[in-house]
Amino acid sequence: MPELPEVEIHRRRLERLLVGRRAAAVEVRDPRLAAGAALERLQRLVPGALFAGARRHGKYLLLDLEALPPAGRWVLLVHLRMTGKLWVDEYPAHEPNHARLAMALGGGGMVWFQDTRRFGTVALVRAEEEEALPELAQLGPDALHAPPGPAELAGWCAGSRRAIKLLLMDQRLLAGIGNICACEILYRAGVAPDAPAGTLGAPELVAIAGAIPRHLEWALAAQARQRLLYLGEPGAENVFHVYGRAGQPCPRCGESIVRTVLGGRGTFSCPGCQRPGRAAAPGGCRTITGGEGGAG
DNA sequence: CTTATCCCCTGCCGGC
DNA sequence: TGCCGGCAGGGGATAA
Repeated sequence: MPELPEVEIHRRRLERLLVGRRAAAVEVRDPRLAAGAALERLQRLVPGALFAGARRHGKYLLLDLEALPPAGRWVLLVHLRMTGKLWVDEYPAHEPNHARLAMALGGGGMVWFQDTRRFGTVALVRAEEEEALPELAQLGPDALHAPPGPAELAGWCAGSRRAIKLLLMDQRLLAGIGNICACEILYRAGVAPDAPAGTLGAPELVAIAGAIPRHLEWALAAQARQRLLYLGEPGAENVFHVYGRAGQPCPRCGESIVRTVLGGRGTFSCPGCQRPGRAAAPGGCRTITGGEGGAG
């Protein structure tokens, strides 16, 4: 799935290719995506509507839509879940596999919502109602725009026996961190993913707070460089430090990376340098620099 | 409050 | 070559 970096790459691309253009028609190909009233609303409001903005909060994409008068301002709320992708292509577009929704643009372009596993969601909601939507209202601050400092992190961790990795992935606290990001952030910070949050000391919290923006910026740069919608998509080279590298030597200390399971999700970490007392100080010798990560 | 488990889907990969 | 289990970046429901 796309996590925050993948969704942000989508947002930037949509801002560049879609904002300012008008939709001409919409076709929903997967009845599970929209049916009944939701389908009728899409078909009634999308044709003629202007794409006025592309925003993101956590893993949600919010496409501002100005429908033809008197319909007013709407928001196309998209969650890509595991395999969703939004493509903006010029006509005649090559239709991607598993196209679940197609929008024709006024200038002759096409927007495709592609989603192999069909977990993704699309909803058209009134702009005025956006802040009242439970799925958005329950989200914590965006991990890229409002990364937590050590003090805020400490507040979340205080008294908690939850594994720090599960806490970082809790969208109600911090929006945007998924399984890969959580593994990579904790690797950068030198903190074990199963460490109970409440047991972490100041050095660990400082290291995690620093690793969050560093990882996100690194992932965004790596994606832009490779022109990928998904970092680490099937067939692409694995550019991560620990994710998907069980059995391989840790790039920092050489110990073998292990795969464990936390909250039902595959979790990758280095037992050598992710343990108490090993928190990586920002700028210190154990800090991962931005750079390559094995990208081709 | 927390955790684990299953579910929603489809495709891919490794083992036999 | 084919079959089969396990796994995959999302979250929600449900059961302890």
